Amino acid sequence: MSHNMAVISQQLRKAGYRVTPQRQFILDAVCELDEHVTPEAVYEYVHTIAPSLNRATVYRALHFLTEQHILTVTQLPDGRFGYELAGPEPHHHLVCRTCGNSRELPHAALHGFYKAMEAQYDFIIDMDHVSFFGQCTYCRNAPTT
Amino acid sequence: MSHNMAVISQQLRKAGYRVTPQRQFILDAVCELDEHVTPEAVYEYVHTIAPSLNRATVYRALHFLTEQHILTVTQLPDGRFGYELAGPEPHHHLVCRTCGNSRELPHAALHGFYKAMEAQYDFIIDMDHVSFFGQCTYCRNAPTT
DNA sequence: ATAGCAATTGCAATGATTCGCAATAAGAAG
DNA sequence: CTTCTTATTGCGAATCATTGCAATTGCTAT
Repeated sequence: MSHNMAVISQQLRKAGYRVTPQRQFILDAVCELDEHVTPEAVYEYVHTIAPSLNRATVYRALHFLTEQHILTVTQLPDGRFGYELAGPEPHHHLVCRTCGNSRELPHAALHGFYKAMEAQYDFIIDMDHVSFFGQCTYCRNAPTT
Repeated sequence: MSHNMAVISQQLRKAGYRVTPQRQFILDAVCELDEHVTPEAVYEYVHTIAPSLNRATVYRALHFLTEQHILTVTQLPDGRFGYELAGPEPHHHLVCRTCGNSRELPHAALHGFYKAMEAQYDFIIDMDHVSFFGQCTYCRNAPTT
């Protein structure tokens, strides 16, 4: 949940990039908010703290931080992107369309499938953060209230 | 590749929906254009034939035809949606990020993984048209010209 | 502490997508 | 063929997302 700003700052500066207050606000927002944070949610959050921070900056920063492997993205079913802090272990998600709850999936769960695609089609899938949508056990068994 | 308009028309009318010229133009466009057709591509195509056809109508028709299982959607890596005619067999895709070529994957290829998620997490994935992105064999071995 | 380079931001314009609502027209029924 | 119901379209506006460019400001080196 927490991120070490000092380490991240070093990493960015070493690569010739800058650690701006905007980027810090945006990174904080992603950590503060839940998993799969949308750009719009980040914007609203930071906007209350730094009203002058522009929407375009949010989009660019999220994109940038993802390129630097500080965040990861996943595609939500409505076409938007969901960001979250990149941990040491790549993982995927099972997301319930009904309740929206999300469950983490270790990368190993997909490894067999990825390997099979490599063996059968010589195709190397590089998606390291996929969200699979469907129905969780609770919502499937819940009465249609 | 081809669609039977008569059958589809019947299906829609029986369900209380209408078969409008707009919807026919749009369906034709999806068939005419390649796999994973974007709304914008459809709009451009139909616009040359029916210039008065509105953009919003394209979006709504694609959405509608997908709900009626006449089309299927998949998410492209840039966040847009790619539509195509729904065949009798659900399938998935392996799409090369470099050359853009797409290879069909029978649903059976994912079946094992889906079943494993059901067994381990009691979670039923319902994605019937997923695109997995990565590198195809040609692009991986191609020289960096 | 200061200066200078270039990465980054803000702004405004543009494009993509969605929505509400009044006008239109598909299709059923007489 | 005419009428009637209401699904659907077109339009304008709202929202979401992206881009070019000039102004700003991190950060490095002096």
